[in-house]
Amino acid sequence: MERILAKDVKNHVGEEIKLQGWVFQIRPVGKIKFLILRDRTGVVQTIILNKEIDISNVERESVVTIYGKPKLEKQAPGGVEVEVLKVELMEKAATPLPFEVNRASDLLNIKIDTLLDHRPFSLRNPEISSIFRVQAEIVRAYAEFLRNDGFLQVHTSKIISAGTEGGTNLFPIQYFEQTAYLAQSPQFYKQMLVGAGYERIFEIGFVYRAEDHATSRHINEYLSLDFEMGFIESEQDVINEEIRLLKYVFTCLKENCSEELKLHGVELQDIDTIPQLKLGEAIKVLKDKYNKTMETENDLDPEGERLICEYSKKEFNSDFVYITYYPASGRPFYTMPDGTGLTRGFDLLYKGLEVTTGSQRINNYDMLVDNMRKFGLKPENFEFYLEIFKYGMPPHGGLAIGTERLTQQILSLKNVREASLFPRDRFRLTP
RNA sequence: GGGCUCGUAGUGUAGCUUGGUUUAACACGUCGCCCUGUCACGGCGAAGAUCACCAGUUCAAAUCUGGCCGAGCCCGCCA
Repeated sequence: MERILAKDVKNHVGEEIKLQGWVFQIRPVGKIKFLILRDRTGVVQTIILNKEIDISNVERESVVTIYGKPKLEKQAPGGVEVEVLKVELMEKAATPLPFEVNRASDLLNIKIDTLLDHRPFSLRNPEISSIFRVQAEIVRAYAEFLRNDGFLQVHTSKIISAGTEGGTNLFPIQYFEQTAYLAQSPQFYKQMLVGAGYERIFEIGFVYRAEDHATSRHINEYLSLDFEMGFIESEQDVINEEIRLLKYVFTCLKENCSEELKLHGVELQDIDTIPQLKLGEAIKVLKDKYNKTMETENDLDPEGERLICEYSKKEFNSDFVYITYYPASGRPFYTMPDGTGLTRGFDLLYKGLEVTTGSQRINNYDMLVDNMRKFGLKPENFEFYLEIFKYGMPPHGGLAIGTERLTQQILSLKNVREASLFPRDRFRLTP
């Protein structure tokens, strides 16, 4: 007998069907019992009227097969329920459960650490599992948009000989007789592949940051959405590409994840255009409007980012805001200078958090080598990267989006680790 | 690397300031009984905690002190 999924039960009213899944909830009411069954498509209410049917050995979260007849019933959630004919216990769940996984999150009331300690179990909670359905859709839409726009998807090595931004923040690994490092970014490879002639490439891959911090917005391994494009006029081409990309991602989310967004109480704002502020302007806004003085002219601090987003929301009705024209001293060596000490680098802030960094890159070999030296790097260590620049590198630029951060901000999650299936943070290596 | 905070039944919290009527309380969950329309079901009852760990102060420590382990958040830095 073919298995019917929870979401399809309504199409089988009057038939005898087989359901399989986990017992989400059992509610005995006198002589009858309601058993809520969950499978990958959602939950369905079943009702046990026949008192011959014994489910006393069935625990919540046990795996069961239920034979029954769907019927229309206006008192049932969704207007349909399944009258149970037979229950087969396939695998019994131990008791007590680690926590009450069937609650809505405001009632679940659980610390992030407990949730992560029992990660596969916690994912049985519909609200928690929906985070990763949303994330999957973000990544899918990202790839689809770029593919349709002439970008080639590539996969580059995460084992590298040297960092893109100097030696700090890298995890060393033993690679036979050499020391290698986990890649903190696919930056060099992206650029090399633009120069290789693909012109437009994107990559979806984990990157690694050995940063010794413990905050709600940092993890040490995150999924980076990178793209790089050749033959641009300026960083504005990269920004425009991202705006169109984000519009597409949001459209897809609304179309394909409406249930998931509703579960999180999220109403996605339509993206029209995204305002831009030069870093200098942003710092001035902080001073004039919020009486906040930045200690450095290089970047905004987290409070500054939150305030600028507040400002952007008030002034431009946008959850997003680009910060542009960062000083060269605060950006990586490959960032294109604008000739006045500033660069063609930018960040994208979303609801108070940095989710993207990008720039136009330096495409002239001599300029790049020169800049490398200025940053205290030895060009001879980067021959593998620099070679293609000798043989004709077009003007190009690109960016990287932090997938977990974007997911976190879209769903207004408190901690970025909620948006990672198996997060690696300062202390956590398991599960 | 710097700073702040927290470890109490399976889960989430109260109690700690001012040590002693606390037999460590409450909610959810678990177990038992009752209930034919629940949907955070309801009612009655029960079990479940060497108060993270180690040492000290004291007649007496969940409570005070020191150490140790673990965790959360903020800053620097970053997506």
